[in-house]
Amino acid sequence: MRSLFSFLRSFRGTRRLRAAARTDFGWPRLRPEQLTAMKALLGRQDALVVLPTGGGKSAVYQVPGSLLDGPTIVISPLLALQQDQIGNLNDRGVPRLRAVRISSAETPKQQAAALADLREGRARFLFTTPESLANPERLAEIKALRPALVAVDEAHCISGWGYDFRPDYLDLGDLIRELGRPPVVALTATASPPVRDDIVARLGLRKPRTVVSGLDRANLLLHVGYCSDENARYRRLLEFLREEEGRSGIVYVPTRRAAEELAGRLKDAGFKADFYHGGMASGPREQRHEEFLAGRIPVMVATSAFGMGIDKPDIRWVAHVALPDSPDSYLQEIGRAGRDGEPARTLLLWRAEDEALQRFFAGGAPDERELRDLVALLRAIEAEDTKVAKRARAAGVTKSELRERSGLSQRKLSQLLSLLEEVGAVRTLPSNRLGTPKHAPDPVPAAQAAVAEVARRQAVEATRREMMRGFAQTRACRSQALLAYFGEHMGTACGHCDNCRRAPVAAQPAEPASDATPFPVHSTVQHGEWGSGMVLGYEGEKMTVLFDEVGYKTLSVPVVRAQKLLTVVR
DNA sequence: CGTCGGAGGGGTATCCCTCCGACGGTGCTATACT
Repeated sequence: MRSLFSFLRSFRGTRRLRAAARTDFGWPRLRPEQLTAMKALLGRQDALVVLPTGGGKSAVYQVPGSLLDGPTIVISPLLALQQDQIGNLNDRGVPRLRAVRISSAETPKQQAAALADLREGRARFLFTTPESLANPERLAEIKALRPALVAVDEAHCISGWGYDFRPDYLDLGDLIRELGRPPVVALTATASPPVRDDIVARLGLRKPRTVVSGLDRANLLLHVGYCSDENARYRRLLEFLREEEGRSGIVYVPTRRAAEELAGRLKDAGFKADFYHGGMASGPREQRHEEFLAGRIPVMVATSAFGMGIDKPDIRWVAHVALPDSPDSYLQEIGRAGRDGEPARTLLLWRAEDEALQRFFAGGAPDERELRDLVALLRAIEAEDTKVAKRARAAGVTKSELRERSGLSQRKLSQLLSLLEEVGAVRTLPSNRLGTPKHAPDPVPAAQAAVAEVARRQAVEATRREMMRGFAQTRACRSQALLAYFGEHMGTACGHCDNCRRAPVAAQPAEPASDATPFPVHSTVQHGEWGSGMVLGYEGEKMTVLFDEVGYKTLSVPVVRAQKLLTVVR
């Protein structure tokens, strides 16, 4: 009876979603993975959605958002990206589905008008940034709208940027809770298992409906070339660009200077090339972006700043002239090619030296004394408060008081506090105040634990770099290697990478013999030194395991077998 | 941690080698000043 009831409800949900997609958005059909996530949201369940760029991610929050009783808050990292998304929604011409924005780009007057439009039903989607939401007054205003859904777009930024670059990303979970905790959907184009775990933990998703699809892109031809020096790398790039002349693509470089220099060299060599990086003024930046979209700059030499929000379906190739920091970044970047489904080529030209720069970007250890002093300062202020006036003010200490008395910058302070919160030395109280939890460690052990936590995270980071190099070095199917990293098992060799093309696909066994795979993919195993981990996949005689504490490891199956290195947990 | 460019020493090559320091990605926001 009960299952019949839930079946009927789900059926009705499906019908409503399909009808809204058709009439309001003009989409004749929804893909199964979109529908699965939408149904969860309509039923007030959280969702984690990993769909490739152009896979209809926005629809996942737009359609349920149009049906729910209250506005949808869309948290998105870049103002330029928001602009496009708002434009897409408003161009549909359905007045009650209008989208508005609150950010530093709006005047106070415009912000007030946006709030009024949402309150009075003239708009239904509110775009904002984590930084904006972190402003307590703004949070209160948005809370008063009684939002029905929160969508976190490009959710991989939480783990990519949160820890050292945009710390407000780390507070999103708390901020959403303060909003009254409506259902939350996190959306991204790529996320490996540790990144997914991070998103779920940081946003505080509750039993999210997880949808992952389409990581293997059959129309992408994957090529990798090792280069012994910079000259060799440049020559091979030229060769590739000559073959692709006239078609649009992106050359990813590791630094701003490299972007400018390489673009100059390519121009001199007769290519219609230009550069793009985060150090440019916003005007020329937008202009370059536009010119690339229009096909007037077919060769864009860019840092990782050129990426999110590039809505161009006919990018025919993507080249890398350095190893990216992780397979996550790599897949994201090559994923921008061939979105129209037509064939596209990717080329990774790498040197062993490339890793050094990524190691540098990964940063060093935090200052243990700074951490210790901050904990001590927080305790001291709390003690003063209780002495002076027992119940005179709200519980907890504000960030601005800590900032003034510690002399730390806002970014640094947020970083350290978030770290201390992770190790249980600090707690966020209502209205963004800070306090000391019961049973909190003393300043010295708290600082030590925080330093250890950073070391652990950096160790995992290091294994991601190793996996990136492993991908570059493998002689087996590249798609299998890449997908194994993302925890996706690919039964047969892809047939669209250089290694598959070199060795006839038929010569490789479709499925490794069972004695070559002693532990099932996705099973949990235990290692004497590295603790527990999950088997991600097999590739020839090697297996990849993601350990909880030490990150990704590649092991030799015969050695594992002979020395009994792993035992099955479940 | 590697690359690059400049400085300085060796030793006398229309310059080579070594050492040293600087540099290196991603973007929001608030606020003062034209």
